[in-house]
Amino acid sequence: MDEGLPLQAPLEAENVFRGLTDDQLARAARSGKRIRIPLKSTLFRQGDPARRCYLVTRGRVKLSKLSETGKEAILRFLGPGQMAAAVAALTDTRYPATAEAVEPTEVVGWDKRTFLRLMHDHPPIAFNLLRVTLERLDEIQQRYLELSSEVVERRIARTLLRLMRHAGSRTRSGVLITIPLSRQSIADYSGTTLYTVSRTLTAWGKIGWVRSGRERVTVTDPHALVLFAEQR
Amino acid sequence: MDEGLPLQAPLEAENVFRGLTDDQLARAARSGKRIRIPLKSTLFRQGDPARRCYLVTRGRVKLSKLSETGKEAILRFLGPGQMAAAVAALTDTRYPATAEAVEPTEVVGWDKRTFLRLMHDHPPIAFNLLRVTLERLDEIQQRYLELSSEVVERRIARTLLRLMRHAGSRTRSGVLITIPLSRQSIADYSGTTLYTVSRTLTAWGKIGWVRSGRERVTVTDPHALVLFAEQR
DNA sequence: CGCTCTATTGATAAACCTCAAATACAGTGG
DNA sequence: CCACTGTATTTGAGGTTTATCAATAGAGCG
Repeated sequence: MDEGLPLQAPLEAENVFRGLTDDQLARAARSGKRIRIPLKSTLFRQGDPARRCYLVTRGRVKLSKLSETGKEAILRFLGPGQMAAAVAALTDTRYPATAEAVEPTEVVGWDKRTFLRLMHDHPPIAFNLLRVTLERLDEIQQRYLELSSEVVERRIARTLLRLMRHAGSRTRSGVLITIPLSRQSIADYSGTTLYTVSRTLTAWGKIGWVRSGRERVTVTDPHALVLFAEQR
Repeated sequence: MDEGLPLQAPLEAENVFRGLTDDQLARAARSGKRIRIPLKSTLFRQGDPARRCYLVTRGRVKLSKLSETGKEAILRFLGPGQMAAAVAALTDTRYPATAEAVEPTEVVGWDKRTFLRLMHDHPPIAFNLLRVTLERLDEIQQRYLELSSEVVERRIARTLLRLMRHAGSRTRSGVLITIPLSRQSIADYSGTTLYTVSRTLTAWGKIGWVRSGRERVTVTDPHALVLFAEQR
């Protein structure tokens, strides 16, 4: 199967360790604990005491929040270079979300004390982390606005475009989203149901905007999808 | 009219300058520019180049995001001690939201260079700001989940409870929300329409949960509202 | 080849928005 | 003090969107 070429730089923008020398970086990495997360198991669970924060080094995790009624909202997917649960280092709290591996994943985990020392010794880390957090804050605020103001098909379009930019891979037939992505996942990301997603993807398949299969979506006409998502 | 006693501590938790001596704090304040914002005018507008970040010192501003179709989503209200547009100090960007005074307001504004120096000279500022940003991130993520999973009346209940905690004042008859709050504002905060808010408040008025008038809401039975908001 | 998980599709219903019109309220100036 | 004006609010009727439920089909795996 043609997996194509990665579309985006390896998430440089979210690199919290930018500004450190290779030596400092290596030492920082050694100060944490290397952990392997098998497919579909959780790195941490919403509500558990937050003891560690993590940096994803390989693979990909799904960060999501669950309601008491069992509904799931996907906040984002995190790939290599991205941090999770930074809040664990700053406050004495519980994990506000759940992180589950959607690919075989490797992370480095630091306990509160260690990561605080790291930030203390290397001020760029704190600044980078602040910048990344502000970016994520704005992104979810934007999605919050969309959820309250856009109709469902538009939200699905924006979801596919986001995932495409985040984890897209150019192939012969379009841009493949390289995350195992069920209709349910797309629904949890877009704030709708799997039925609506299914109907929508079927319709878009017919007009050639996407090709979709079991847990796979390829955006075959990104331009059309952008126009549809942005139209007033 | 009985304005009652403020319900919450003056937003200590969000104080970005915690950990500085009075002297350091006074100097930090002097390094910024004191600005007066009249009622209903904007501190900054979504899309404008982000040159300054601000600390609210008096009054209250509404932070909101606008869609191209004219819909408004209220992100939060900011009172004394709370920062706005910190992103201006960290990245070269445009304001991601609009801040409008809902009371006569005073702020201190710092340009990028000055605030960066401030953070550099006083590491606690960066840490506090990071903590505050992470808290806000989780709050909006929680609201994002609610918007995608809760029915509208429950969201309205949660909105009133949030505003009550944030800007509530205990009075003879209940907890008055001390922000001028139209049905439209409540709708923009809850992700619904003013009509639905109006009907809901009328119903809750009849069963004694709230008392509402022109741009005023008093929660007369907080306990009932909590039960309603949290029930499974 | 059967089992399990995922996806499709149709029918139905519920939730909520939209529009229109009437009413209440607060402030202003005579 | 009162009429006037501009908002804010209420309320009803009707329609749209989207969720829900049920049943079937398809894909991948051992």
